[in-house]
Amino acid sequence: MDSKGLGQNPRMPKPATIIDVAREAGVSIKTVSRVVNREAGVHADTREQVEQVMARLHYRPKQSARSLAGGRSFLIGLLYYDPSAAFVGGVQQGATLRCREAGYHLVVESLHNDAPDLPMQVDRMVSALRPDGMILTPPLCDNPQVLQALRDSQTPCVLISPAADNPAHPSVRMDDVHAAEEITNLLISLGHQRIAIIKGARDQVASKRRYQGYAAALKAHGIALDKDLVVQGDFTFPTGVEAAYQLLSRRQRPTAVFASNDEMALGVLVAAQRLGLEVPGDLSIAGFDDTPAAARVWPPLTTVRQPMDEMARAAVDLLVGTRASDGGAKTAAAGAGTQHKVLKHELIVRDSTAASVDKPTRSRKAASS
Amino acid sequence: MDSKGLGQNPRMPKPATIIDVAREAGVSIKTVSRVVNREAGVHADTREQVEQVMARLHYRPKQSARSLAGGRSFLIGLLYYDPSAAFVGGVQQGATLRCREAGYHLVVESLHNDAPDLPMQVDRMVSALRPDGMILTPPLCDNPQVLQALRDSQTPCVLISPAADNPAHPSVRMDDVHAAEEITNLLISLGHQRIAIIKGARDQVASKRRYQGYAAALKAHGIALDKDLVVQGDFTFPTGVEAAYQLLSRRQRPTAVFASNDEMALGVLVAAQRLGLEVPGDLSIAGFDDTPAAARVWPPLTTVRQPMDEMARAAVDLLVGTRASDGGAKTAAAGAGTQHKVLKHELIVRDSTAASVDKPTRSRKAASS
DNA sequence: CTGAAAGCGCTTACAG
DNA sequence: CTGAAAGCGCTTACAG
Repeated sequence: MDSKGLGQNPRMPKPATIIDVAREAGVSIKTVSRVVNREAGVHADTREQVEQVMARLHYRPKQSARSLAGGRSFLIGLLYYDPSAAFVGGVQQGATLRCREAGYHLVVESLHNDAPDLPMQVDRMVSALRPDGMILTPPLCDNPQVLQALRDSQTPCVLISPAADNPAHPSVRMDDVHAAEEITNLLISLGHQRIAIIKGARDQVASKRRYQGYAAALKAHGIALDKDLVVQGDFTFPTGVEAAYQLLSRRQRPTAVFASNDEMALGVLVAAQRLGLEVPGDLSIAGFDDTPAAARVWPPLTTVRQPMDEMARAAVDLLVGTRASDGGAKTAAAGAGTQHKVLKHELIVRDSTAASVDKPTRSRKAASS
Repeated sequence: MDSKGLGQNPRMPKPATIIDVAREAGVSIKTVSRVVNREAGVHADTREQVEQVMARLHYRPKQSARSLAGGRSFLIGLLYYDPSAAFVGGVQQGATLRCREAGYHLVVESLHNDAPDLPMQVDRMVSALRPDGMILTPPLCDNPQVLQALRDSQTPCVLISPAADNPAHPSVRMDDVHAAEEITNLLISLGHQRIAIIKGARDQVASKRRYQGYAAALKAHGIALDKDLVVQGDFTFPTGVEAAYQLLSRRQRPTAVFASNDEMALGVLVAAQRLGLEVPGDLSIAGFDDTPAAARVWPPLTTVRQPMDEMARAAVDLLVGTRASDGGAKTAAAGAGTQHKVLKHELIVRDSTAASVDKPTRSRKAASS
């Protein structure tokens, strides 16, 4: 009836379907479906039996069929802009791992934040694929056009490190302000008074937030903000070097530098060493990100570990949980209130920071304050 | 008949299906299908008419349905291991762009090259998703278990920069040996005789190939290979610094250093400057990769641009072309012979390399050779 | 605890 | 150049 022969065994065996499993196990396809989906209400023996047959036939439910019939694609989309960013890499890493655990798959799409046809690009992706959810990273997560396109298609999405909490979408982020404050506090507690900061790229909110934390810490300790100790960078190594030269050639050079990320901190380290300054003896340096290199340079860098991995995992959970009917699980985008998770960062103190000796420099005279 | 009412306009309109389009356009769904798939043999007027209706109803064919009925998923998988590698980032970038152009989507999966259940992880991905093809990057593209799992599932795949051409799979790569040879030749042609090399990570074939090219160039010019000028690195910045200190403290220090990648080259630059050496005056430095930083440091680095983007695009084309019936397109994995593409790299000469002056150093005496 | 039926939205042969 | 039918492999209500 439904097959040409029986026990047919061609050269290249077709993958087993749910019907094959049902026939072999002597049950209905519905029961097989229940086993596959781990639904309750299947007799233990039946379940066992079905599972054995599934294993023997090497049965793998076909996503496209599940998707068409069930209305979920088991696909999560990740939209990103800066392909070189270590941040996106970390997020992607966490997301693929969590997706695997949850039986989902991650579809990535690189978009230009300023492309004229951005909305169309987003629409084409979601309308065709119908992913069960989307993860957006900066700066896309703050792009109104992108968010609108996603809303139009009714695709749930979660924002990672958005510029501001968006009432319409759940988000996951760390507390940049607080982290920067902590690291500045650390420097202050080490006796530093002339603490410089190298700011990150102008268009990224993280830059602003870290600067805020820096300023807040100074203020809290009654240290005046010295404009000469604030230099603009753009998160790249070369700007770190440049900024450092600028800072270290001041009459009164800083005794500590807080670089808004590790890459720039490395630049400072390099510049300092070239100028013959000891780190941390003559200059303390702190970074942000805890990149692999931060732990490997000499001296190893004091920095802040961003929980990119955990943020990505939380994002996936928020998305997957939205649809799942797992009992009392909190619905992510429930009307009651959209979730905005703030994950814990970690201050990592290594050897690039030490107590300020503030010894006399070649400039005018010893520090007076 | 097939709908509850007519012209029904609920709050949240369901996406239009092929049936809606067919009805509105007054044609059969088969004709709509033909238009969607750009098949020939549709009257221009009919096509026009259908296209208008599709646009008006904002019709988007549903992938899962296309996939189930047609047997192609419009999904390409990218398997990678090292999430931090700029290489993977570049490949992914090129792949997503090409996929978008071709109407495909990229599903990524991060795997541990030494995970005990690697084959199962691969199998779970391909058996469920049934991607139309897979792209493998090093070191996964050289992992026999991964390749076997893929073969078992009959998923076409293309290898990017494999250790050796695999007769079973098409591949795409650049010529590392030749590129390294060229860059070494450049240094030789500038008059350098004591050219050091900092090798890359031991377990990567690229390290071996670049060293080969270096050795070949020396040999071709009758320059003896000096073991003292060969230092092991691992592609990271810190090992570049370390290797440089080692090299530059030799009695007869090299006048040029070829670092097997830019990150290490930056390390050399930093170390050299710290030791008070002028670059390129006292020391020429060459890298490999053409990372963004390479162009931005001072002096900007002479290096080699790897065509990661093009390799990824070629890989996608190979995969998509395999199934496509686009006229005389060459089938990728045709029995006749598997394609192994070698893409052109580009030697990028900047200011970190210059003619060797080979002036007397503080060591014993001036160079004698 | 288990199953028979209908249907998800397309594409594939086949006809004409 | 166009269409009617069957079917891809599952899940969703609904029954029992």
